[in-house]
Amino acid sequence: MAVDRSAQKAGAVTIQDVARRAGVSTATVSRAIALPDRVTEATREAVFSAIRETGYTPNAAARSLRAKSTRMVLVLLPGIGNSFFTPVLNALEEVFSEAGYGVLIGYARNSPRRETHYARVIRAGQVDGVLVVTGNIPRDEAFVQIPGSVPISLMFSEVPGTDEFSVFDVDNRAAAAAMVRHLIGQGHRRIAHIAGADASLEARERSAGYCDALREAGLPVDPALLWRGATNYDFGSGERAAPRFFALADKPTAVFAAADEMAFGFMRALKNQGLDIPGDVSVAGFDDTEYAVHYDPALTTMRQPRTELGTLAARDLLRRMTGKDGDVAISHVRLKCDLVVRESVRRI
Amino acid sequence: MAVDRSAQKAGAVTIQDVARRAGVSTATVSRAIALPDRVTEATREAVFSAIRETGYTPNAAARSLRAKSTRMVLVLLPGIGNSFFTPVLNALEEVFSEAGYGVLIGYARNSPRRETHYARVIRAGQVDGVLVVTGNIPRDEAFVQIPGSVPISLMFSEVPGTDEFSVFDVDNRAAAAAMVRHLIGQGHRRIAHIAGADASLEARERSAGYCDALREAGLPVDPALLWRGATNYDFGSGERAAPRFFALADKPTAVFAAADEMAFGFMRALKNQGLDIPGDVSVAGFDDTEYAVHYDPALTTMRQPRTELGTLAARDLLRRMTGKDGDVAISHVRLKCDLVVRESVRRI
DNA sequence: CCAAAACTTGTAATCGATTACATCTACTGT
DNA sequence: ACAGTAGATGTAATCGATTACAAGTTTTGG
Repeated sequence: MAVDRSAQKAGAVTIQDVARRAGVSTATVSRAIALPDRVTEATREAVFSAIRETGYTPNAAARSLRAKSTRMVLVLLPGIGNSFFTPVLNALEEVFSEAGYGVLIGYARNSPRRETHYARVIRAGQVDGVLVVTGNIPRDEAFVQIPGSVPISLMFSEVPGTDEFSVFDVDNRAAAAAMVRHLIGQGHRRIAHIAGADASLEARERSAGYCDALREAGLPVDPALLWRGATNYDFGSGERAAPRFFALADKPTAVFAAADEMAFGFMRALKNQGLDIPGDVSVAGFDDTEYAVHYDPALTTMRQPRTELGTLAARDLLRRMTGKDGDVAISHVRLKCDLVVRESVRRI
Repeated sequence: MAVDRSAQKAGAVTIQDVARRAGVSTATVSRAIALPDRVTEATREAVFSAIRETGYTPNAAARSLRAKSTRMVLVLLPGIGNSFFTPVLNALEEVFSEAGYGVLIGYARNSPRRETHYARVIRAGQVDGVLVVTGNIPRDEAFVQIPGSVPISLMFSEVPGTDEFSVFDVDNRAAAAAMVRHLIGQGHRRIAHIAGADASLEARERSAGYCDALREAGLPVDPALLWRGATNYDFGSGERAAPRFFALADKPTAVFAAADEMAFGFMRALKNQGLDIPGDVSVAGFDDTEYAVHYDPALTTMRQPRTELGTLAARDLLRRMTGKDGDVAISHVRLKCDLVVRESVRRI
């Protein structure tokens, strides 16, 4: 087997081949590549034409081993198949690949086995930095043993009581409150809330914001209107809220879902029963995913600056990974959400 | 700088540390891990407790260098922010991480610069296998120089005239024809087609299938009803087809879009003009993305078995990467699409 | 009871690059 | 013209693991 494998990649050109062909030592080849002005014009050309002729590409493993840097980052996602993360991944990949870094993705899926798996990836030195996107930072103790040198950043959710991570998120509580204030401003007095999964901090923050706005307006916080039980920010969780709506004698005039997809699921269930939105009920979401504007009715929602957060988070991680000593301070960037008014909420 | 970097990761435990602590040589530690029954019970325990106490994890770069295998695969995506790929990525990650392989993602974005970048990643031996998801295999010549040993597979689109790649796709032409046959079966005679981007083979196949079904039914293929000009399978391309619809004196009764998202964009534009779907026009899509069932009206579409294809493609690549000599044959798996009838098409 | 076989462990080469240090050459200024 | 210095290049150590081979130990069988 060992023989097979080495035979397999036998075709690979090494720095030795280039050195031989250019008539110089491997050290010179390495220098010609990394520090071009430290070699003569003549050798440089000899080296580069040897590189061209052989099609040489430096071996990543060898380079990593010596340089103690893999130029890779791990992006840990919750792994729910929802489209919220697509622009985030796009932004991350854009910045990282531009900087010559590879993006390794991992889906935590809330499974301890997988968390341990990715903890091992980090401990094996396979990545120079980690971005935990949403959700709980893995509680696996393995994560604690991560060499302090690998910078970790959190996106869309923070971990209270630590200052080891850079955090990139929005003020979920304030944003949720702003949305509910908007609904109140449109004349709604009885407003229900489809809460996100209890386990996630940002979902609890949004619920808190919902309560804040109600209290602030002197409206009662009716437990019958606070619908918990979501498992994820998905269609299903929205659909499951519909029975609670229909069971109510005194129905809300507006419903604020903690995520667009939950709003879609909820609306779908209502429309299946012949209700009109926003005619019969107003519905608002959170996130402003790509579908919000294309849905019928177009969804009133809170826009999270996903691309921008992705870009900033990537740049920050890059800085912390490559930064000279002093420049590794962690940051906490909290961007503002924008209310996007569309058709799913009507004035009453 | 060099000093800083090595100081940074100074915390890392090496096999030397474990060996010293267990009172054995590094060779024994390595064997205790890889071939546990080749060492004494006693040494095995000594080694494992040393590993536990030190929190040792073998360094990935060192292992890769020696073993000539990185246990990583590159998944190249077109990079359009649409949700089609989410379940695919999920399936891939599931299989690969289960097998101990990491998933590196790359967005080609149809840019030569990026293709060259990822070609270099492959040539640098950074991955053991490559999965090109949709779209054009990068035409960068760099891709040609890839050591023959790195297996490459294609998903959702093939490259005619090569037999170097395993291919996992659907019969787009047959599936499109089946959809159009369905529309004809529902009484439609004037059927338009929103074609996908000309550059992509599967889009052309779907267009061909559309023509097949019309001809087969003895219906004319009216160029005025074949709407080209899409850039991607996105909302925008669907929206841009709407003016063509409105410009027509003799309007189609049904429209077949080559992708769900284009169907959504098109429907949105029509509804904005006060048209009802399927009352005024029937619309059908292709893909059966998550939103198809939640849209209003729920979209009649062709289901592509994305998760299944992902799983199969991952397993095949795994086989080709680890396979003993003989077992590296390429495969071509072509799954069948299913017609999913919902509400966006009505019988006339 | 001793030679041969089987087993365990250690020594050292190896993977492919980077880089500290040594060496050699060429140029500068007095 | 020659000491001194700057610049170019080569030699060899190094990163951390794996593994062929050697050496040492135990078991087996006649």
